[in-house]
This record gives sequence, C-alpha cells and structure tokens, in this order.
Amino acid sequence: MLAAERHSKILEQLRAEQSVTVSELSQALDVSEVTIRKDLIKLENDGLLTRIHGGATITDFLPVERSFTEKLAERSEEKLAIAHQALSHIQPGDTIMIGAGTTTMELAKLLRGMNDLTVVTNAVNIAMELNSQGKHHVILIGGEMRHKSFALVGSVAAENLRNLSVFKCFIGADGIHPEHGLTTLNLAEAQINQVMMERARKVYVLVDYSKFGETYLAKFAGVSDVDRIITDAAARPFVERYVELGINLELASPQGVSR
Amino acid sequence: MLAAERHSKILEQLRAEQSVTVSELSQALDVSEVTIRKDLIKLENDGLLTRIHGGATITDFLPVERSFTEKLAERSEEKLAIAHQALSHIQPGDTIMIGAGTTTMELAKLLRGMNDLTVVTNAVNIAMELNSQGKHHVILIGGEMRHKSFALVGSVAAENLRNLSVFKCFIGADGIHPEHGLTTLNLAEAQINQVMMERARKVYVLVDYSKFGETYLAKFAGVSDVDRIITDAAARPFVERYVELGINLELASPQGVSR
DNA sequence: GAAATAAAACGAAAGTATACAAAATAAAAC
DNA sequence: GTTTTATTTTGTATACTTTCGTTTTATTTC
Repeated sequence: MLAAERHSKILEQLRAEQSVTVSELSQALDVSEVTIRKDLIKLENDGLLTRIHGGATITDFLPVERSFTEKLAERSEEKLAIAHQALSHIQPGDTIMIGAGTTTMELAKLLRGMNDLTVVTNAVNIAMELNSQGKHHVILIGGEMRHKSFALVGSVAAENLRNLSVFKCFIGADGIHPEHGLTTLNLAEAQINQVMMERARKVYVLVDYSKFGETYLAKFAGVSDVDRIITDAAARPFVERYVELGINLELASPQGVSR
Repeated sequence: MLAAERHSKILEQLRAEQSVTVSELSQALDVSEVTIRKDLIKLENDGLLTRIHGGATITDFLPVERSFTEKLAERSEEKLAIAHQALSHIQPGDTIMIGAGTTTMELAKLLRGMNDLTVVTNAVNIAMELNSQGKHHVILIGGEMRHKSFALVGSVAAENLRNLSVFKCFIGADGIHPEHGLTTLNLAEAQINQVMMERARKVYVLVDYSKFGETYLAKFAGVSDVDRIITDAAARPFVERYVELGINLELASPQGVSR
C-alpha cells in the first residue's frame, strides 16, 4: 500500500469516528505504530488533524471558553437524556430553530445522527458544531455576540428572525416556575427566545430538573405558552403541579425514555 | 506494445483505482520498473498524474476548495507577517470589518494584543476567536453558513451589512491579477466582499505571494478599487507591475516590516 | 511509580535516479 | 533495396534516497 493511500484511509476514519488511536490504525493498516505516528505528524503539519496522546482527533481550532465547557459538564447525563428525547421529535429533512444554551448544544451534537436538516440558530457554537457535521444547512442569524453563551442577540438578530418561519423550535431556559414562567439570566437572550417562539409553529423547551422552581431576571414565556416541556426523570417531583395546570411535560430517563 | 499504448493503460488503471504502484504496473505490462518510471515522469510532465513514492495518483486539476484547516497550515509564516503588517493599521477603539479567510483569521488572532475593538465579520470562526479574547465587541452578520470557509453568505448577510458602516475593512482574496482583479473561488463570498467594501471608508486586502497572477471564478474588485494591498516579501517580483499601475502595495517581511 | 505512549537512533528494505549498453525503429545514403 | 547512420526506446547496473520497523531511551498519564 502506498503511503498516500494510508493517509487518506486515516483521514477517512477520522471523519467517521471523530478520533483515531495509533494502535487501532497500526492494526487496521498493518504497519508499525512508529509508521502511524510519522503519518500523523505529516498530516498534522498539513493541518488535517490534531495529534493527541494515543492518537489524533479532527482539528478543532475553536477557542471554546472554559466557563462554557465547565457548564457543559454539569448534569451532562440529564442534558443528554433530554436531548435524546428532543431528538425523537425531529425528522430528516425538517427545518428547525435551536436557541442558545448547554442543553440545546447537546441536542445539536446528537444531530450528527440525522440527515439533511435546515437549522436556524442564534448560537454560534451550535452553528459551528452543525457545520462540522457537514450534512445540514445552517443558517445563523446576525447580531451582537454574547461572550459567555455564544448567543447572537440584539435588534439585528430579532429582525433577521422575523424573516424566517419554521415548524419546530427548541429552546432552553435558566429557570422554570409555575407562576413566573420561563426565565433567563439575560434580557437580550430572552428577547431572542421570544421572537423564536413567534416564528415557530411548535415550541419545545428543554430544561433539566435543577431549573425547576427557579426564577431569573427575564421572563420570555409563561409555562403554558409552549407546546412541550422536555425534562429529565429527576424532575418527577415537580410534574404533578404542571399536570394540574394542563402542561405537556415529557420526562426523559438516561436509560430509555418515558412520558 | 507501443509506449503510447502503455500510457493509456496506465491512465485507465489510474482512473479506476485512484492510484497505481510502479511494481504493479511493471508486472501487469511486462516491462521493467525503470520504463514505468519513465512513463510516469512523462505523464506527470503532461499533467495527467502526480507521482508519489512507489507509484502515482490522479491529479486534481480542478481548483477545488480545500478544507479551511488545510489552508490555514499553508504558508503560515507569510500569513502571520501579513497579519502583523495589517495590525499596524488598527488602533485601540477602532471599528473594523474582517472578511472570511485564513489570512484574516491570522489577523483576528493577533487582535488579542489590542483592546476595545468593535469588529463586524461574516466569518463564524473569526467571531469565535474574537469572542474568546473577551475584550472586543463582536458583531456577526447573519446568513447561510458555508461549510468549507465558515463564512456567512447570502441575501441576509448582505442586507445585514448594508445597515453597518465602518472606517476600515480587511478582506482576503484567492487570486490577484493586474487585469482580472481580485477573485475568489466562491461567488457568494465574492458578493459579501463587495458589500463589505461598500460599507468601509478604507479597504485593505490581505494576500500572500502565492495568490499573485491567479484568477478564480468570482471577481469582487479591480486591483485599483482597494486602498491598500498587503502582501509578503516573497511577492517582490510582482511589485513593479503594480507600482506602474499606481497601486499601493505594502510588503511585510517575517522579521520586521518594510514598505 | 507502573503502564502506556512517544521520540530518537539505527539499519534494512523498498523505491528512485542516473549512466550506460543493447535493442528496435527511423532516416539517410548509396 | 540494401546498408549505414542516427534516434528512440528499453533494460541492467549502480549509487542514492526515502520509507519503515526494531530497539532503546525518554516522556506522559493515571
């Protein structure tokens, strides 16, 4: 086998799996690990991958803020379960909106397993993730960028959204309360959430159990203004109250998914 | 067997397999490896294949756009020098526009050493970089996202830009030619570049030496339509021609910077 | 500190370039 | 229509370079 052939196979696997290990490649291509390492060095110099201890990953030059990554790690199992549940509402070919947030970011990652979506979002990190998946049409609205959340906000963002209409919209919230409704820490983001809700036929809100009973600065909707609230199993204690109010609550459990 | 016959068989196999090896061909065509190598040298000179150690592969003669990271690794020293030179035109507090591209991405990275800028861009990766620096006000225009370049393009992008005005604008180009002007591989990006130029008082174009004499699909400006062209020292041979035309060329050298 | 991974050094093997000789073919001369 | 002369093509031989794997020595990671 030619060296160039090996290189393209390595890149192929990398695209499919996101990461490769030296030992794995050494076995699969039937050459020594030293050779694989030399290949990886060459490919890294060409900017085609990033070497890490034990193998390589796709080049990810996104300077992702630590605070955000830390946040992402919090209750990631619950968020993943919620994202999985939300995913079940999305079909290939759909046109959807996704708001900024850590739970919605989890949902975006899961869209790797979906094809041919048109996704409108105001979250720059979500747009980057979807772009890297390479199979969706990504529309990012314009606006001023918020440092912490990667969200685009402001009048330009709102104006851009008003020219778009979708069927389904998935947004997150920092707090959910039977009386105070859905709230976020930031006013500008709340405004964008509001516009997103206007532009979608069906609105899904993704919140983990820790958000229940919390209220923050900016309210963007009442609990009954949305079509469905998707949360995790740990939110079960709060369910009753919402069912009384006639709210559609969907509980996702890490193992499977229940209603 | 005639030599020409051998050549066509080699090309045939190449089209079928993407790559061929010298030993394989030597056996199949029953001639020595030296002969095969001479054949391959001839075919390479004719631009019909690319020779590699052990054999040959097909040549991609189409100017296909490669991945962003791949481009980023190329001529990175020159790009850095150019970016440094461009940086000298930026003052703290400035409001600037930055177009999509690998050289402009280098410039964005250097803005870490600058304070309090307001930056308008159509490049999602540049917005992410600037956001991570945490000291600038970042405005991303909306639009459809291009996979390869992370650029936001389309009518929404253009419309967003038309509502903004800045003093300085920094854009890249894929090709620069005295007659054919500044060109890019992609039409949609050329359109955005055009609008950016309209919205800025002073336009700086960042191109490394390899872009000189090249022409691609979409022209977005003539060489004299921009205020300054910033390039690297290796472009010196081309300078004279541009000076004749009365074009402002600025050469950046890796060590320092000269005019 | 142990295990895994990486780097460096070295040598063997595979591949390449060049020179030169031997065919084969073409051109010229008689 | 030969024979001679040049030209081209191909193969052998040799020196050189690149590639790759083994071994040894460092460096990470847990």
